Amino acid sequence: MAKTTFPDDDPIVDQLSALAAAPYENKTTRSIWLQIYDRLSEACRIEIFEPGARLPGEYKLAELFGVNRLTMRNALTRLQREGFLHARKGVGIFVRPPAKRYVIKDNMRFANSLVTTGAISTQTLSVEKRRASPEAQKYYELPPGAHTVELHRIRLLDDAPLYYAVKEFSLKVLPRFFEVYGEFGSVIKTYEAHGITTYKRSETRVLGGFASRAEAEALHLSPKTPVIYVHSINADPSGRVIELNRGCWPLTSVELVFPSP
Amino acid sequence: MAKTTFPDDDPIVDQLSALAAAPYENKTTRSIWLQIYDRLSEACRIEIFEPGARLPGEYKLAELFGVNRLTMRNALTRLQREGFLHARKGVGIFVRPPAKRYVIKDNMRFANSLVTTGAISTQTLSVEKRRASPEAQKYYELPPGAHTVELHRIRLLDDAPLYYAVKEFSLKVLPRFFEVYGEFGSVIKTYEAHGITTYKRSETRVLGGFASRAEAEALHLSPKTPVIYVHSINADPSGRVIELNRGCWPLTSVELVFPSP
DNA sequence: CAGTGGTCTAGACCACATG
DNA sequence: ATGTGGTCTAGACCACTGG
Repeated sequence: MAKTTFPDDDPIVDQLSALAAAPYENKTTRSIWLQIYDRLSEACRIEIFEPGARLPGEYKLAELFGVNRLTMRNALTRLQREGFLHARKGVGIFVRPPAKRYVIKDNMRFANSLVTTGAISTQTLSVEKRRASPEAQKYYELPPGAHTVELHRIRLLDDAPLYYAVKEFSLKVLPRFFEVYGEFGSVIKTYEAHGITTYKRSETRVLGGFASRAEAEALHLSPKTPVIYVHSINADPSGRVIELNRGCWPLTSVELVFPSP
Repeated sequence: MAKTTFPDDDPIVDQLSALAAAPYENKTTRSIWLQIYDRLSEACRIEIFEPGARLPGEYKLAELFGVNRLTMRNALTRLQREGFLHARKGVGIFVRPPAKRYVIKDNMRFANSLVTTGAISTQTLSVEKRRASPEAQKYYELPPGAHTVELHRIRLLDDAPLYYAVKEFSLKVLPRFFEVYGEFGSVIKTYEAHGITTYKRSETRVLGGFASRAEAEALHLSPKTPVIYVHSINADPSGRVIELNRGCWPLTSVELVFPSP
């Protein structure tokens, strides 16, 4: 049996059959696809499905729920948009971990500011020398055409991607970046190697948007899913900018807390 | 001619015809509905359509763009989700003001913190005595079953709704609320009438979600459109909580700036 | 009442990922 | 080669809104 073929005896089929068993309410009060959405989103929320589990294909699902494939797709589309499911073309539909809302205090250290009990890990996607972004030119006071180091990382909570960030560093500030980060994989350690032991958040900007292809891929979301962006700037005690950060969260997975002193 | 009937000679039909005139690219590189989305979103962005203008119905639009109604709907759905259009059942499809990104500094006074040149106005939707929310019970230290004043307002920029807020006040803090707010319609003036001349922001929380029916209606958005919520707490100089605020922005209409001192 | 957007069906073809 | 999700069509019925 091919790996991508869905097994007929997968236990998830029984669970879905159970969800589909109840008759639909009068569809004038709530449309069929919304009723299907209700049942599946609730099932995801209370973790009836194992996070990461694969669902049967759209044809099979439509058959199980006794509707046309397009009606089924309507429900599936919203379930994706709200982060419950993630469909991959040519592969299948997968259950995303339920979108708990994680509270982030605006500290600088991710691990310290995330209020949770799970296991946090980091994955570096790429570290590259690149032409500086307009923002970097401005804050690092670079001439046009200058270069910076761009670092792409994701943060995982219990192995599920939760946060995608692009950081931009100046080689004038951190000349030994590649050497140190390459060895330790830690930004903090890289700061320390350059004599920066303390630093501060100088500005945070929060805005909403729709995930780019890269962001969606990294976070296991469907492209164009709504997300929250957090742009932040760190500076050393003298006020010199040392880090530009552009983070991306699934819309409903984070609650940012900004206490006032 | 009935008001809801779309006039055939509306100049917008010509504009749409012009947009539809160019042949579609190979649909394998970008699907037809996305190409239609591209053209219409760009037209909205550069304000080819007057904000508030009504578009022809879906059947007419599909005909103009030479596609099936469902293909057209696909484009229209995304245009709504991203805040370009707003469809009202039984009424029509309307152009929303282009979603400029307004920069909000975390000051307390809306008008001061909004960085723009437009005319800001306020509309009070309701002022009611209500059973206190759990949050209000906590922050105002109220006994279960106590009441608060709930104030629903929208903020308009050049007559377009931009921000919907629910404020909750304690009558123990502001006993003359109805009297003073009723006369002046100003929260600041109500504070002053109670001897509160200065106050501070004690906490701000930012999170994402999907607009409720009420929020969508107030902001002229389609229900379940992604939005950004800002929960904030104001306190007087002694630290006593005087205002709970829950604001709602269209996802892409705001950029919140939190400077660090 | 007529026109609108919202839902639903049946059927078809396509590009993609995997084995 | 196969099954997957993504797109597209033609046609139908419905509920809501406004005049």
